Amino acid sequence: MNLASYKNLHSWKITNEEAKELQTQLAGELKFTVLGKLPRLIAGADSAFIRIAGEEHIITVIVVLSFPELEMVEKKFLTNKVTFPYIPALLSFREGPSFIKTWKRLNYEPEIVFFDGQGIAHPRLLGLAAHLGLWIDRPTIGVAKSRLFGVTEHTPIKKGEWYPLFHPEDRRVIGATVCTKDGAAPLFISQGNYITLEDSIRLVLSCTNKQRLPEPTRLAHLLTERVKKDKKTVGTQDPEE
DNA sequence: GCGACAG
DNA sequence: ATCTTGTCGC
Ligand SMILES: [Mg+2]
Repeated sequence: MNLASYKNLHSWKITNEEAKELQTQLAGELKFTVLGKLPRLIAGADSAFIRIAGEEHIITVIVVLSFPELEMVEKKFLTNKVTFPYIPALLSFREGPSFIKTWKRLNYEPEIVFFDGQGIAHPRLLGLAAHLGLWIDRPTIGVAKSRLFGVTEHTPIKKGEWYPLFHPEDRRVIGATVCTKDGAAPLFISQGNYITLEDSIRLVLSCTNKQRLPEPTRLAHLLTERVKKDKKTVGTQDPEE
């Protein structure tokens, strides 16, 4: 059984201040390279939270889809104890540990991963997708449902339409607001590691059907809710095929 | 000090 | 993110 590879870059057991310093340091390692060739496998990751015997747990799901068919070829989920609270701009320290544990169990090696959160559209340019992109050492894209950081000057209304998201200080482009469904609230897309913003937007739109969320992230989220539901009713059982 | 604030 | 019935639209 082949397992997905990754780099153990640092400990996750650190203080808020250490986490912030680490983000600034790690952001300098990011590479924004043009995608060589189109991927054959794209993964999507998301997490849900649940209380078990009074303790907060995190359920992480990673789905692997074929591209451009977008058919699910693998799904993996794991439940772990929560080790970090939710603090805006420190999300990767809450969801990162569980993602890596789940990633370790993957049989396929997705060439690109979509995350439910920001890429570099972050105060220190290291959102969830950017941070984990360094760990798994491959292209990652931040697919956020709302804004954390950055300013926009327009709101896209028609599917496929998009506008840049600017850094409030230096005005550099750190992402984009992208309309993935007519009339629906736009998504905030930003590059993670080893990818450009343009390629990120192109891929997200290529993975989007009739719903607002692209399939990788949408399916991961749906599975996350199903695993949680089964966990609460059946106890500790896994969802059926 | 005040408001903003991914999931 | 989570809690949580009904309701509107495709
Ligand atoms: Mg999420």
